[in-house]
Amino acid sequence: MIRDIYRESYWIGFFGDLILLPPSTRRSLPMALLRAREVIMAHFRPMLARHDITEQQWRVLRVLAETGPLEATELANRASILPPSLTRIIKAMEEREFITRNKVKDDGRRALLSISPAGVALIEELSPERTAIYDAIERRYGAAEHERLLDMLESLIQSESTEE
Amino acid sequence: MIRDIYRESYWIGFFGDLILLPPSTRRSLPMALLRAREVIMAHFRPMLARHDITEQQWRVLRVLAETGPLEATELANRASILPPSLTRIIKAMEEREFITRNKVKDDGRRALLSISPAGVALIEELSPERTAIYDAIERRYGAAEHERLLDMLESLIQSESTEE
DNA sequence: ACCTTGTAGTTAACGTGTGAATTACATCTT
DNA sequence: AAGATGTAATTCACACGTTAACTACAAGGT
Repeated sequence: MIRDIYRESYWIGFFGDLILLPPSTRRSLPMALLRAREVIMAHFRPMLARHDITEQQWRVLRVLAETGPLEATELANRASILPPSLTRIIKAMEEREFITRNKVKDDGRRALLSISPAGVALIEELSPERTAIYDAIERRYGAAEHERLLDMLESLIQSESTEE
Repeated sequence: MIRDIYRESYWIGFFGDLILLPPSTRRSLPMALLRAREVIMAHFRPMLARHDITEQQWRVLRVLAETGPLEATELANRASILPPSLTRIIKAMEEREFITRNKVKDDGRRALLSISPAGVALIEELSPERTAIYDAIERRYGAAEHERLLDMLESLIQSESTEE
């Protein structure tokens, strides 16, 4: 019953008026997405920390491994990392020799970023543990629910990112 | 068809072997949650920027407005903010007089944090726009889908945060 | 009383998120 | 060819996320 009140975004004001309120923090999409991400990432962080890489560096590596060499802008989009962050991340990962960069000829601004053999090796080393973590999440949450949640998130992203 | 391949987490190796892979970045829960949050927050950021408050300060204000005075630890949990961040946020918001703190007698460590009248005024000022933004999201994504997504996120959070 | 253990909150160090400004280079226009 | 406009990437400034270390205080045990 209380839950339904939150659901409908109604509330009773001090003088008994029925007033319309925005979602409480208990039923707000931004908060729910944030918390959900937190509980999921909590499972991955120990693995990443053991190998001294950040979550964002890990995303960059995986995107490059999956799609092949990319320019910075495209990489930033695919890894959901903003350009200023990517600049710093690339710098750090070049020094650790997980990725390499090659200037694109005919355009002095662009550079192609590639994963190095060491980067591939790191991904392969972490893959089993990564799979195990995902499996454990699916066992707890339910595989069907998991797939459905991914579908709904994709749909949300789609509906909100088509600009008009 | 291609989508089903991602869904099942199978892939065909270089030599034709059927190998098991972790989710690609296209179907990973952490990435989907991150992107979903991004597209949603994009709608709120201009509003917050106009009033020179951060997303996190906004969360703190709303939690205090909804629940009344809280100690820092409880506030941090409810707003999904880590203690070190909360320390900085409280400092900034005390200076701008959006919140006040009062020592708890009988325990020199704790302090009760409360929203000030100016804080309440800010929330009331932003409420109409906030409601309009949520309404627009529901129109694009669908109210029923929205509710269902919230339910599924809550369920995920529940299933992953029960420690065992 | 003293010491140990536990808890609330802060500080420190480093990486990332964010918006604005800047640099370097391409392309378009005339 | 020169200037205007556009684009890729970087830099800057400031706030937050994250972990670890630390301070201050409280509660329990002996």
